[in-house]
Amino acid sequence: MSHTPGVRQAQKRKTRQALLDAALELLEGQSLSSLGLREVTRAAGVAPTAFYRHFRSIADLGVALVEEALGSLHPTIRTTVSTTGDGEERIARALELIAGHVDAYPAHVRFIARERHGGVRPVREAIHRQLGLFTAEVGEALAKDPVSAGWSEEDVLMLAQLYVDLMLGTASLLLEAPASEPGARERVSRMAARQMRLIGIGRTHWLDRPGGDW
Amino acid sequence: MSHTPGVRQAQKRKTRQALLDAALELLEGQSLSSLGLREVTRAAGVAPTAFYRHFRSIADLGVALVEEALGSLHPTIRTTVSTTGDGEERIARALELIAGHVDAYPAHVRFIARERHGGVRPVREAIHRQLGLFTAEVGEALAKDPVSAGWSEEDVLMLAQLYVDLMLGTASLLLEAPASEPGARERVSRMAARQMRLIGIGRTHWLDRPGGDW
DNA sequence: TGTACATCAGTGAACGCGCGTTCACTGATGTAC
DNA sequence: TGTACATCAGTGAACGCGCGTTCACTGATGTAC
Repeated sequence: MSHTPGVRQAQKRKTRQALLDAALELLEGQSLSSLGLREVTRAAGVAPTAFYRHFRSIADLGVALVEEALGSLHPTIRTTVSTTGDGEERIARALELIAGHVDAYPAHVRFIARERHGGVRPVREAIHRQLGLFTAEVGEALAKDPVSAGWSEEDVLMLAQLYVDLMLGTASLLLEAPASEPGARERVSRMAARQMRLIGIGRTHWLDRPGGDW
Repeated sequence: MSHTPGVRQAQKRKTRQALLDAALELLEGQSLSSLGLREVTRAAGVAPTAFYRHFRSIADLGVALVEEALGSLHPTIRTTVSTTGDGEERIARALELIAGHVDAYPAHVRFIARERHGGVRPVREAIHRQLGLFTAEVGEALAKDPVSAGWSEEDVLMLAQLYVDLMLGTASLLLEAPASEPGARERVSRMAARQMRLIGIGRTHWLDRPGGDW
């Protein structure tokens, strides 16, 4: 084994991941700005000083968590939003995507919802950057629909932002839906589906406006 | 003076308010879950132990801040949303209300946006309770419009929720709009106005749907 | 009005504790020859 | 393949510090008569 290069590097990655995982778990019950370095290293099973081999600070670790939580989501979003189908099908697919993601990565979702407006600036900024990318990607996909003919770029982006906010809000509500009451999740999904429907209706009639040049 | 009853009570209220004010200011740069009791009393100019005469814990103080930030807003919301006028007028009035509130109480707005998904459960729950009341109030007002004839109560509430979320999101974006770039606020307002317009359009066509009984 | 007692908001000392950061170290992994 | 040296991820002791909470207290305010 000792002749295989990269053993040291692999071990380092493993420790780094252990720190990220431990932090994410601890963050289910608190905010990043109250998370302690010693708390994280204790949960990860390493000495406090090992932390500094991987991150400058807790805020730095938070930014890494943002990349982990959102960075890999771009392809998923792109394919989900750009595949064709009528409005109802697309709504159903988007909601399945969200529900599936919440089930698969509940801690990541909670982290993003919490720190989006949280007390640690660099983390907040990293989240906004990623959400901005999502908005642009959703906008690109929306622009390709025939319904979007004649839309200004600004209007497409405002619609995309509406969808992105709705998706994140829905994910957060699904997360809070108590497991004790199984109907809660369905209620949230049905509500979100209606909101998407209403937005879709507004979209198809956006250019019907009377006389307007505002 | 010593014969006037209530001096002690008035002084107590004053100290309590000093604690709330100090906490709110400290919360501009951090989350409630990292706010320290000694930090608050130091900023308020009282001994750490005085804190316990007013609140059981920082979480308890946080719940009081929620009441302060949102409790007094109900009449404002009711009158703003229920006065008549065409769609554009109402959108403009709602946006003025939001911008004015953000200017007058920036720290309150930031606190609510931050702790809505924050790490302190009782505070999160208090915020959700208040936002639920707002949704119900907005829904009541919307139900009175002629456009709402034939709408189910559930549909009215989903629309109200859309508006409430949009208002809070807009308030939060206005807060973050850098004072250095004066166009930023206008851009946020114009975007929010468009989103409200699109939702309004969806609203007027909500019952047009083809064949549907979903 | 005056007096004697009760209440209670705010104080200050003390406690044990966990924090972030520093430092010199160890020993497995990597590299040069 | 074997040897000698370099690298560097993780360690463990030590530091000074601010934290939340307890306790007995003080003295102004309130109340009863």
